[in-house]
Amino acid sequence: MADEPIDATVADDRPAEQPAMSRRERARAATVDEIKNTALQLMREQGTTDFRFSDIARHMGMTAPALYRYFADRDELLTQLIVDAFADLGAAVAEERDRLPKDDPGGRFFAVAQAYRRWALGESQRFALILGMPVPGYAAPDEGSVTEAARGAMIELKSLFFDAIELGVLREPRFRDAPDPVCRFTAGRDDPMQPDDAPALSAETFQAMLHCWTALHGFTSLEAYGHLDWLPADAREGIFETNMRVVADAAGLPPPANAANSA
Amino acid sequence: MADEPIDATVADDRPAEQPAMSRRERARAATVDEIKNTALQLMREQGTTDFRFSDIARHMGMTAPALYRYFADRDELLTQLIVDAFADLGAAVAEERDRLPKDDPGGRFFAVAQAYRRWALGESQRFALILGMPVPGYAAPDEGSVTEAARGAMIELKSLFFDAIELGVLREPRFRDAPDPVCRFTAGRDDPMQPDDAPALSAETFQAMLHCWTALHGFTSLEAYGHLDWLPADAREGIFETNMRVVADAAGLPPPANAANSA
DNA sequence: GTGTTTCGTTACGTCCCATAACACTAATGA
DNA sequence: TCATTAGTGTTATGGGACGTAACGAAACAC
Repeated sequence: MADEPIDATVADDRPAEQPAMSRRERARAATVDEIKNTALQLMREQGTTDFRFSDIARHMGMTAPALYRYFADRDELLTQLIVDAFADLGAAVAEERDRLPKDDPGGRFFAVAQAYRRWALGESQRFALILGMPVPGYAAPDEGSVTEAARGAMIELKSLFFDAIELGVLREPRFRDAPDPVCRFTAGRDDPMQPDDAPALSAETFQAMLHCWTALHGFTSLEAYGHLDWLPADAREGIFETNMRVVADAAGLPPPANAANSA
Repeated sequence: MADEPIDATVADDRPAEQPAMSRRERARAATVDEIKNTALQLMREQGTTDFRFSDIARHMGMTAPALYRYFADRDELLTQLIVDAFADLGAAVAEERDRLPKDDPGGRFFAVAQAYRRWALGESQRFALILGMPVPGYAAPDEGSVTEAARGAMIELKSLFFDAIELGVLREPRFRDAPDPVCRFTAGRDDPMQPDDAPALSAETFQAMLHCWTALHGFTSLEAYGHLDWLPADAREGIFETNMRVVADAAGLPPPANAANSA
């Protein structure tokens, strides 16, 4: 039922990064995209992070073994989906964030939080894929690319704090006597929170930032997985926003510039 | 299917609640427990929420079809494991909470938070089972029992707030102008946060409580799923505690009575 | 003792993953 | 132009897993 572009979720705007692409290469890339999109569609339809190779093939009007021309096995496709999902989440967050000026870190955090939540709710399977428990039979084979993708997504939140610091608008966070996590910003470590251009960040601010993310993630993941279904949907929206406002306040972020912030 | 009590939730310490239990019934109950424990063991060993019926049988020196004498299918076993996990988490939290006096809600919340985290880290698969994304092919068949179990676990955190209110030690939370979630405490609704003896709870306090849980859950789940592995383990501990202190403060809970609270 | 219930087995059907062997298409090169 | 070759698909096959059916053995009831 979907032998058309379908969604093109990931393959949205990639104009012509590889102008030298033979006919075959283009066809192959298109098939790869179709496989990924079909997998995503099936995941959405069935509401799980699982998918059957044979289902994908059936959906595409192919036989299952043909898919092995494109992916060595199920795990390789899964890895690709994970990398794409990180990139997608990061892009979604960054886009919303950048709609507000740099000197409004409060508003920007709010935008980031809402984008994070919106993405998670709209793509709960992909959200679970990247930030939930590792999928059943899967053990990240290409450790590097996944880590790199995760790092890219997390940087979007981080840069917001760096901007705020440079602008001097970051209040002292409420994190009194916060213990200094040893690795806070020891350069060179390839952890996802590690920027290459890390300015000084106090232990308190580092924790405040982490607090923002974990609190944001906690509400979002519970909601995305249906564990807050007992709250009416419209109430959830308001509760989330209030939560984020409290978190931002604790982190020392100034309130959003323009009060009208409910997209 | 469920033609017997089966239950035997965790079957740890159940002295003799059913003295009238024939030899066969006892043997059956023991087998059921062994199946469940084997499933848990396999989940732990493989680090996933998935398990193969045939693996369990193999592990027990049986053949797979024999298991169908005890569980109608994989889902029924899964449901049991979920119900058990809720009960277990609730019990673990309640036990730690009750080690501190009722008039120390700050300390109690801290204890609850630590118990929640400890349980999640030690039983990450079961944690994912109950509070992560629904398992692949699973759709809660026995909606009632699962909801009931979830409700029981959540009440442990809630009761702490009610105690604090009754004692009058709950400061005004930092949740200014919090929108009132319609269902906040409209009695009768069978939502998990719904107590039968619900006293009045301001919208702000309700949100504060929810904030405590979601923030706690956010950090915990990220850590349990390995998404905070880039932080040194000992640092995580401290960061968590600081986080929880900030959250408790925002919620209006008083600080813990005795400062020595790092078990 | 016989008859019944319970528990386990083997045999089977179906579905999925993954590989192997084979067939068709299209780009390539003399 | 036409044979070569890589690329892409197919059917055939093996190995597992879920779940059912039919059957045997042991425990229980009388």
